[in-house]
Amino acid sequence: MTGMTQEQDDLAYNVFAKACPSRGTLEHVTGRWGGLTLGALQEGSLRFNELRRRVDGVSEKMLSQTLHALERDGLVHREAQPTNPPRVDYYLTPLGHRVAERLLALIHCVEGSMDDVLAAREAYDTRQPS
Amino acid sequence: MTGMTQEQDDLAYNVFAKACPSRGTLEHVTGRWGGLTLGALQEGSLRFNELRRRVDGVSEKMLSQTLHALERDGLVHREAQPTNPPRVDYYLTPLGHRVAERLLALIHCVEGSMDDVLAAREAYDTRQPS
DNA sequence: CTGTATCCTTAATGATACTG
DNA sequence: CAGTATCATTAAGGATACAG
Repeated sequence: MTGMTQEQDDLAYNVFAKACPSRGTLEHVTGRWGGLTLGALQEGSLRFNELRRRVDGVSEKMLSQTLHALERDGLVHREAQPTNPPRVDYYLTPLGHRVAERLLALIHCVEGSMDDVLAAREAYDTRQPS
Repeated sequence: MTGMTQEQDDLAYNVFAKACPSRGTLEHVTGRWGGLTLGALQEGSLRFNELRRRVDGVSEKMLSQTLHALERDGLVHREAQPTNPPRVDYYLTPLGHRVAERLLALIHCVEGSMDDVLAAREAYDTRQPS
C-alpha cells in the first residue's frame, strides 16, 4: 500500500503522451478506414469483398492493410476456409466488440449532429472577417 | 405515413457512404489531432499553448489547422481577448461536449485494453506463418 | 475470391522563420 | 502569446497488374 496507489484514473497508458503505445492503437481504431471497418463488423462477420462494398471508397490495399493492423491488435479475427475458391471471414473479437460499441456510439452521435454541424459551417463561412 | 417511415436507424446521414458529409466530420473528430484536442478540451477551456503542451507531439501548424476545422464544425469555440499580449481561450460547445464524451469513452476503453492489445501483438508476431 | 506487389500521385505533417 | 507562411519531407492513398 505504499508508493503508487490504484485510483480509477491512475492509468498505465495515456494517449496524450506521444510515446505511449495506446496512441498507436487509438490511431488504428480511429483511422480513416479502421473505424469504419470495426463499425461494419460490429453487426456480424463479413468476407473481404463484402467488407469492401460496405466500407464505401476503401481500396483493396487499404482494406487489407487495415485488417492486418486490427488483427494484430487483437480486435479482429480472420478465419480462412481452405476451399477453392477461398473463403475468408472476418469478425470481431470480444475486445473488438467492446471497442466497436464505443466507436458506433461516437459515429451515431456525429451522424445525428450533422444538421447542426452543417449549420455551423454555414455560419462560419458567411461571417465577415473583422 | 406513406413513403419513408421514421425508424431509429433511418438516418439522413451515413458515414459508410463515401459522399456523405458526415464522413468528413467523423474524420475531423477522429483524426490524429482532432480526437486528442477534443479530449483535452473536455475538462475545460485551454489556451493555445496549454493545448499544445497537453496534446504531446502536435506542431503549431497542425494544432492551428485542427482547431480551425473543429471551430468550423461547431465543436469548439474560440474566444480572443483584445489584450496585449493576446489571450485566446478555446472551449467546447455543447455539441463538442457531447461528441467529446463519446470520444473519451472510446479513448478510455482503448487505454484500458492495452495490456490485451500488447499481448495480442506479441502472439501475432511470434506465431509461425503456416 | 482473396489477396500481394509495384509504381505513382497526392495529402499530411514537420521545421523553421516570421508577424501582430 | 498566438498564430501565419513557406518549404521540405514523409506518409497515406490509389491504380494497376498479377499470384494462389
